[in-house]
Amino acid sequence: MKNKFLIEMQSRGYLNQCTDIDRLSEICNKNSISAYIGFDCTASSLHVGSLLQIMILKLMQKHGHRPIVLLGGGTTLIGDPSGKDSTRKMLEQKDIKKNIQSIKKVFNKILDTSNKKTKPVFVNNAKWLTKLNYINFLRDVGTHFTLNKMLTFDSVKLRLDREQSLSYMEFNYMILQAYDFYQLFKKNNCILQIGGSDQWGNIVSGVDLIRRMIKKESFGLTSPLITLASGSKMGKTEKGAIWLNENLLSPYEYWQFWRNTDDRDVKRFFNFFTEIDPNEVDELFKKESNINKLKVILANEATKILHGENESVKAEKTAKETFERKGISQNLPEIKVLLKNIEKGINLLDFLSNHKITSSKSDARRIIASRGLKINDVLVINEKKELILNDFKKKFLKISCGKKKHYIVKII
RNA sequence: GGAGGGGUACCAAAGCGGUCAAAUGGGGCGGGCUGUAAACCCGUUGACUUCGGUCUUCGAAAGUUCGAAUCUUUCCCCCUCCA
Repeated sequence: MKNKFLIEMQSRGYLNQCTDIDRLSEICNKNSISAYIGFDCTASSLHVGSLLQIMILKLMQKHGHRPIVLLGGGTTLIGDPSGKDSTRKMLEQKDIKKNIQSIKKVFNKILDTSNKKTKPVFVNNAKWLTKLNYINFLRDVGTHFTLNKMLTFDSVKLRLDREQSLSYMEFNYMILQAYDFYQLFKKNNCILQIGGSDQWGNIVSGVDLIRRMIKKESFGLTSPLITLASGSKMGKTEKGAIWLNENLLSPYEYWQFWRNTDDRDVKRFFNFFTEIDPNEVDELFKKESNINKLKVILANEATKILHGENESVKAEKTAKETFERKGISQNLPEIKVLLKNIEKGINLLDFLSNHKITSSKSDARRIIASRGLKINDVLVINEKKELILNDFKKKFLKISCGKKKHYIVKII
């Protein structure tokens, strides 16, 4: 393997498996290639679980290749059974369309859209999948798949082994994904499909299909599934998903996510989620032994990629003010209240549950009882407290629930 | 289509007429220790509450009973084996 792009893939830890790395390397050395990754459109935003894939697309651009982003409007109608315990709820086309619009924004933020050669191409497989004729499809494509093989795929096998049902609809997912690759190969000259390691089976099916249908060579490559030191999956934390879209998770909260990385994951994350050269990462870790300083750098770099330098700087400043100086930073998640309501007095329990700071009034009671709630860093003892004008300092008030969740309440 | 097993809180899983808002584990949340880490320890984990209680929950509906997650009937769903 001599290709720069693939070497960097390797050294960053993006590389798990490839159908033929040497041959792919050869091709990448000669030409600029197009590769695609498919993304799920079941929600209006992707979360950090998909970030590694996006970073791979970004890396492709760096090395002069063109990424194709498949936002699977068609396959989302079916639902990928890989890694799922049960069938997902079915989405309607109009919701999927909305999701695609929303998800696209993130790609346009992270990827380079200015270079014509490597500008990402967005495709939606609904375009071809929804037009398929069932009988023709079975005859042209279905003949190339054997049940014997399909049943050996992990996505299928795991479901069956765990005695969970797998519908015929979902069973077809891998065929459709293989067909996507075939379409992109023909129309966009896309010779490589990349995906998470759970996609290996689906990807290989595509490579096989292309060879069988038109006797052409194509490649598949997977990235490792990132598990955290704590053993859980990347992205869906206990607290809820770490969304990439700003309207679902603010840059400050995103920054906090990275700042709170487990010690054991920090170095890997530098290679995965920043653009710092792996050698420089090594240097950095030699020079800086304070893990917390490294975490701040990680948070800055990762936030920069998604939200830009400005937001990243702002987030760091906010964190400093809040955690180091115990101050009231203006950039904390903000809750607005009307002056006239404050003059009347707002019941604290209602306030906490209404603004989703706590999940219910009972929850708020519990937190107060267990000494977890502070207003302007003063412990709240009385659960019957009302928020009044005197609690505010110049129209602002900081409310802290636990040690990490801080909000700023502003009078308008 | 036939036979059997099953559906319990966020998840897994006990309970199988009252003492059940429901054991236990995981997860979550709060506290302690610390470094906004990990590990560990403590508390908590349906809602509302004037803190006395009140209301809603064990697939759905109807019933038996003073009383049902627990018994009966019907229905829905899932799994295994056979065809």
